[in-house]
Amino acid sequence: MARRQQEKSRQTKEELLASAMRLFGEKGFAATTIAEITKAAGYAKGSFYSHWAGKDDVFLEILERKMEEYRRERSRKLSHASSFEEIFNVIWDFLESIMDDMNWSKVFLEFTIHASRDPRLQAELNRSKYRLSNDIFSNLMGKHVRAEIPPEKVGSLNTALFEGFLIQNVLQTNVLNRQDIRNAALLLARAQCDVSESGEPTSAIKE
Amino acid sequence: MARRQQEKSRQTKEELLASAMRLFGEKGFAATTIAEITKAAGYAKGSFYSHWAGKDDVFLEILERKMEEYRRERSRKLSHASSFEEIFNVIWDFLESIMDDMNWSKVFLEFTIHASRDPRLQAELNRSKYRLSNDIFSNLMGKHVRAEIPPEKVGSLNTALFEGFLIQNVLQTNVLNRQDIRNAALLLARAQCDVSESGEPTSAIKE
DNA sequence: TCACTAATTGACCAACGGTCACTTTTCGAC
DNA sequence: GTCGAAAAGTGACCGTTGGTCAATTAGTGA
Repeated sequence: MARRQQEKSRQTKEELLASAMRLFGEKGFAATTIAEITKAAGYAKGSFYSHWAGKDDVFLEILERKMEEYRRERSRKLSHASSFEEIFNVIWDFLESIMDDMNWSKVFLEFTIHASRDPRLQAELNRSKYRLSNDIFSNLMGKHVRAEIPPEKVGSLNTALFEGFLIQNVLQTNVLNRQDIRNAALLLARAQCDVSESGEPTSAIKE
Repeated sequence: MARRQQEKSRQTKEELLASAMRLFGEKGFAATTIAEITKAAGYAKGSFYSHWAGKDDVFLEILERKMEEYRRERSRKLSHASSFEEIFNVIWDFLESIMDDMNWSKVFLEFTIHASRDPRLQAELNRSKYRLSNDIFSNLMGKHVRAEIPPEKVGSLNTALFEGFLIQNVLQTNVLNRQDIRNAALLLARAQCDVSESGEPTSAIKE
């Protein structure tokens, strides 16, 4: 049975994926051509299409992997957090680690907008795993959220603040810094959660 | 003196601009081709380039006009506002009118991301007029903002929240609604301004 | 009328995403 | 080893894009 053949195919796919990941990060999604991806990996253009239907699909696969990687990292840190403040800080440490990946946060935004004209991509982005902080807020902070507020709203508000800040980063506005945005997020989260301003340990938060 | 000729040229430019504006709104920036723009206006492709250097430039001109139009509308409403709550509400009524222009808020985001790879466009967007709520917050709400906080930060935070919400709108997430985002913005603005929670008339705000 | 200038045209170019008939490599049966 | 089938890999080719530019048309002032 054609074991070696499958293995070779998998290997090729990995090489193309690595090449695509590097180029997307360096030049962005639109500016990276398929011919570049295959050439950099040492293959012909046609090879690409035996693994993916187009640029969109290879990007979705890369996205999946990146998110998986991010999530793993986040879970590791979250295992030691339980109080409102601890959880909040882990989440924002995590969001800041995404910001550190400056090139990629740019590419994520680029693809998000690109996807907005295509229902398939839109659904893929929404369902799939991109919008990370939504679910995490619901799951982990649900117990803290005030009864009359749907927990997913807390997460979405957080995401909005985060992505709005990403846009300003991308445009190099340089008015807000990370602490500003984190303070704002904390303020909003507190307003939506049952946490006394001084009742719980707030030492981890610098204001 | 070649009056009629200049007039004709201006007319052509207007027609192309109108055509471009319509098509950008309908299909987005990337999906609209220059040939389409000129054909819809009844000209040949080459005509386009005697008025603009490329797609980016016609878009910048359209942006300028749209912003001017938005600003005029806003100024009209602002002339009757003075208190913290009134100003805040006028600003967010205005931001919501931008949201209503659903197609265009999509296109604005698209171009913003597109510009992020091009220093010239980036500078144009930042300096020019896109980021409207920044300056308006500084100018109009400056007197309310607490002394230790740079006024432009209040505006930037507002913009971040607004654009983050735009992204969720564009992706049709449907978790947050306008009231949610407005409440959040109000909460943040209050925290950064010298307004007593109940000292000033707050009747205009529904919470 | 006529020379001059400005407005307008569309064939042309390189580069793109995507297709597909073709060649090369791998494989199991003999 | 041999060989035919199947899989992996190739690159010329297609339609379309943004952008160029020599050629054409129309408006102008004397």
